[in-house]
Amino acid sequence: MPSSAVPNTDNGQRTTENGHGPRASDNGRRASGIGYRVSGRLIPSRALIQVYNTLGRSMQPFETRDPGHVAMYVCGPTVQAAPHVGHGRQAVAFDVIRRYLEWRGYSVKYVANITDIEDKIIAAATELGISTAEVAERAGQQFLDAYARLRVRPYDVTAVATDHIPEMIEMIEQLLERGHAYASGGDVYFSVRSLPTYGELSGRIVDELVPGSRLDPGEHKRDPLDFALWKASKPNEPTWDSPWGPGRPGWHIECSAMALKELGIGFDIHGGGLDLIFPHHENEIAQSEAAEGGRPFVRYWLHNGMVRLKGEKMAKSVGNIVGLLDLLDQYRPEAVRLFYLRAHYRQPIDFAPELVVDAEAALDRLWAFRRRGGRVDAAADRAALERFTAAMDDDFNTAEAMGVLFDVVRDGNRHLDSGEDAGPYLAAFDEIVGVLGLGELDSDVDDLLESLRDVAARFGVTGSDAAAIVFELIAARTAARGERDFERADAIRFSLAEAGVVVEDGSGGTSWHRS
RNA sequence: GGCGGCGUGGCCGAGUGGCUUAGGCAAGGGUCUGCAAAACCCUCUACCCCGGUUCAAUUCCGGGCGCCGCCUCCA
Repeated sequence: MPSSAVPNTDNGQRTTENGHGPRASDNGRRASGIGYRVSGRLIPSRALIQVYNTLGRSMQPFETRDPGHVAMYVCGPTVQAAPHVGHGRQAVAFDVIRRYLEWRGYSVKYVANITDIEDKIIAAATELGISTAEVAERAGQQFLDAYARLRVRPYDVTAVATDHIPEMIEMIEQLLERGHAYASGGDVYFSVRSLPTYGELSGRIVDELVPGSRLDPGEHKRDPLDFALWKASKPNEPTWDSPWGPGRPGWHIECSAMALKELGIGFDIHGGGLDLIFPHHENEIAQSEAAEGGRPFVRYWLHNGMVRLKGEKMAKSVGNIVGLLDLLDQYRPEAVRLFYLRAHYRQPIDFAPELVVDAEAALDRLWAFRRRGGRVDAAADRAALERFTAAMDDDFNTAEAMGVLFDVVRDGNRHLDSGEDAGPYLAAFDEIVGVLGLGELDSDVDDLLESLRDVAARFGVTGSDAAAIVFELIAARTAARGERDFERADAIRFSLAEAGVVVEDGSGGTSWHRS
């Protein structure tokens, strides 16, 4: 079987040792672009990645706050219902960006949130007659399962909103102190007009915002443009104590509080869907910069395009949702992933089942080539990697990168047909496919489900299938390592080993394979 | 109304002032094969409309038409 021949291409390799990596230097000066890889070795490079920054609406050279390190935060879902195809696109888009940055030699801290308290969740809980925590738990689990199946690597930090109420309260207090917020009738509001720079990200001009459209009955705003930082709780709603009485946080504050806590002011990348630019991200900037005395919140804002259905944005409110888990049941998850990656992340993509069928055929071509190849220890074809790097350096153009990949496949197949050495092409293939997350896995672990369930129970982790459990356990272990709780981290490692799964840490993150 | 984006061959989808074809799927031809399948190779169909700039525009500029997103919750 191909399993032994195909390396686990999700497996990153060490980069920061042997003089390569972030501290690599060129005549004593730092190579600001870090580097690109040839057969696992990092070749220092001065070339900078170019990214499209929504803030400024232009392509800009990517220079990090801390040399060699990327701090990124991506707006995750509000866990009110099961994920749809659009959620998967976002997760995959930023997963590839993260993988590519690591491949280029950066160390990346990737934080994503789960918002588990919000109006819609409360509404869903009321409707279903269960608690908001149960709604969030149920939906959150579905998101994690779907993402795992899409080969989205576990985040370094999964920030849960309700675990950060004190941080949010503290931030609101800061905003009150600085005169950017006011308490009113048990609510606290952010005063939009107190911040002259408001509107910078979305291109809105305060005086041209349609007033009234942001005013709900029962609110106590001084200005319709203001937005809630804290809402007094109504009967039968979950509440937390605060200096302003029992209540719950507004929608935007959790992202600001958690991003600042985990990454600090002025971090590198903030990602999310295009539809979050206004008001969510605009408000995040306002709150954060106002609380931090005007220091810039984020260096680069990256926004992915929407998934559409018959030309119309897929959204719950439109009622044209295709469930992500259903899709993943019907087609190979890697094909869905390929479907996403065929278009540039900022473009809208239309969803249609035929397109996923297409993607499956394309995936077959990739995997068939790799199976022909067998084990390889050649150096990767340099020209192919340079083309790949150029494509990805251009605002993470996965569509073009995919073109390079298929060219590699054709060249490799030609060599295999004629009996020539295809090693360099196979090696390049492995390299590229590792970044895109499209390699054929060398094993599955479904038969280990029983023992994995035991391990999962021991560490308070859940998951619908074996792969999801492994994903969760590794996420839990990564979290434990982050807290320097190595006893727990090692316990997870040993338990997984007993169950038949070997965990390996690399600079590209943690990977695993069967023992 | 304000802000932003898009319009590429049968379908999906990159890209570019002329140089060598993006790429994938589909289709046609071929190789291989006991047959079939699989796999591989080869080939084919472009740049919404109208002006302008230019030796040369799908690519730049202007106008038009069409489509989409945000301005309220939304990945």
